[in-house]
Amino acid sequence: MSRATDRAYAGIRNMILSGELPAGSQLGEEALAERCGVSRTPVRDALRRLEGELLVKRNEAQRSFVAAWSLADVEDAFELRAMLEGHAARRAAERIDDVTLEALRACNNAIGRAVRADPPDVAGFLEGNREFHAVILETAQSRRLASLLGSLIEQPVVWRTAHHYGREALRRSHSEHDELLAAFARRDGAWAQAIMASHIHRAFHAYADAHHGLSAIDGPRSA
Amino acid sequence: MSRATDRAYAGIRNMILSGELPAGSQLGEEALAERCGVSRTPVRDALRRLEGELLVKRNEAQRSFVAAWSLADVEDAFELRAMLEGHAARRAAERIDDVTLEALRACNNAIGRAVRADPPDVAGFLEGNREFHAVILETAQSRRLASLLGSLIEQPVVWRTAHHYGREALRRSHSEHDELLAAFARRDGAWAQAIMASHIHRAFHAYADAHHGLSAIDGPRSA
DNA sequence: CTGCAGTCTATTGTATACAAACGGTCAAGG
DNA sequence: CCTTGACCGTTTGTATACAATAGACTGCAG
Repeated sequence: MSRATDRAYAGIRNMILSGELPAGSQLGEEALAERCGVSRTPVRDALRRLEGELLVKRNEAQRSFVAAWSLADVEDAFELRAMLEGHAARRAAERIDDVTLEALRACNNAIGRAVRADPPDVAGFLEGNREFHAVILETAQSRRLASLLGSLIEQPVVWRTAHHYGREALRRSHSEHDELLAAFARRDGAWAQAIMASHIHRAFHAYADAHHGLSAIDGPRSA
Repeated sequence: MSRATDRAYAGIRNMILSGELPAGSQLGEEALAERCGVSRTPVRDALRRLEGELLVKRNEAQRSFVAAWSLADVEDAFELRAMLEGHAARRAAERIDDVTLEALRACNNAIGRAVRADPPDVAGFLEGNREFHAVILETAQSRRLASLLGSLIEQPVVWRTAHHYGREALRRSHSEHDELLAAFARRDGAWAQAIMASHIHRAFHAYADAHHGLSAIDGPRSA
């Protein structure tokens, strides 16, 4: 996208994630435009995009609000992600070539280095993790699947989870990726799918554990 | 949505489906605005929506074109639909109450009447079918799932398939719905999921059979 | 003849002004 | 005091004008 639209999108997104705009608060186009330093037009584009990602919801009168995420919503998102990314992993395993496989190995090695650093390099882990999953999604060669997953993997609640991971959880994630690589090397789609689904489900429980009882740390959550 | 945006959306969509705008042709915002009798603003909204549904694709320079659908693309869409609607059916089976179940039965009875009419009432079948699947999706109680499926079930290639169905295929579809109702009555999620997946896969093959060898009937298709 | 560079045009991005619609409030009547 | 209606303010929808950009074309030089 272009500069102003990106600025509006990133700005609004950050305001929501940081809790500056709490769940349920109204998002007036004009107010947002002023805060982002752009006009209403790019703000409208950004709101539509965020609405597609379910970060923003609109009432019947077309007014926009910050969406509230219950624990059930989060579980829902993870469940769908497990299903779709599992499917992506299966397709990837059936289609991957040796060059891509090697690239994935390199990527996971980088993740390994980030995990072993002292203190663990969470930003590096997140970037490597994002890249790893992105390559798999691309290898799955399904534009539709990519489009569907796009609105799920960018979810704040998902990637923020890693900030609550201990070193042990990070290490486990890294080793699950290794197992995934083994499945890819054997071109075993069913295996890859099972590992990926398990990988995502574990991530959900890491999230649930980290947030169970904690409150007001993570902004948009209603229950 | 509001009047102008709806007009632009419906108009562009119809132009694409009718083949008036063939696959690959460029969609200039200004030209579309003039043809729909609205300004560029609602056209832009409509294009973004159609892009989300993958009916329109944009190149790197942000220009919009009518998306080309290969048979592989269609199969891809059906495969994802089978997975997601299967999931929806399972959730619905685990959550459905007697009132909703009865509503679904009534809906499928209406489908049955449309199928038995002479000649078969394809429009009635489509409407009943849409309603049937919509109720299941709603009963699944997953906003995210509904949002993901939204971009798949509205696909032209999907619903147009029924126009090529013979009476026998329509009847089979109706009886698969009956079996689904049985699974719902038993609250058997796994069974419901399996039937639904099978139901969608069969629909894909009906499509593939009807279009194998035929050409230029169905507008946007590249292969 | 080919390659590069500059310009030129077509198209989209952005801003802003105006129109329409929804919600809330205040007042009047029962 | 409650209910109902109309009015006004706030917010979004739509149109249009202007800015920026990508791609094509042309002309010049090697």
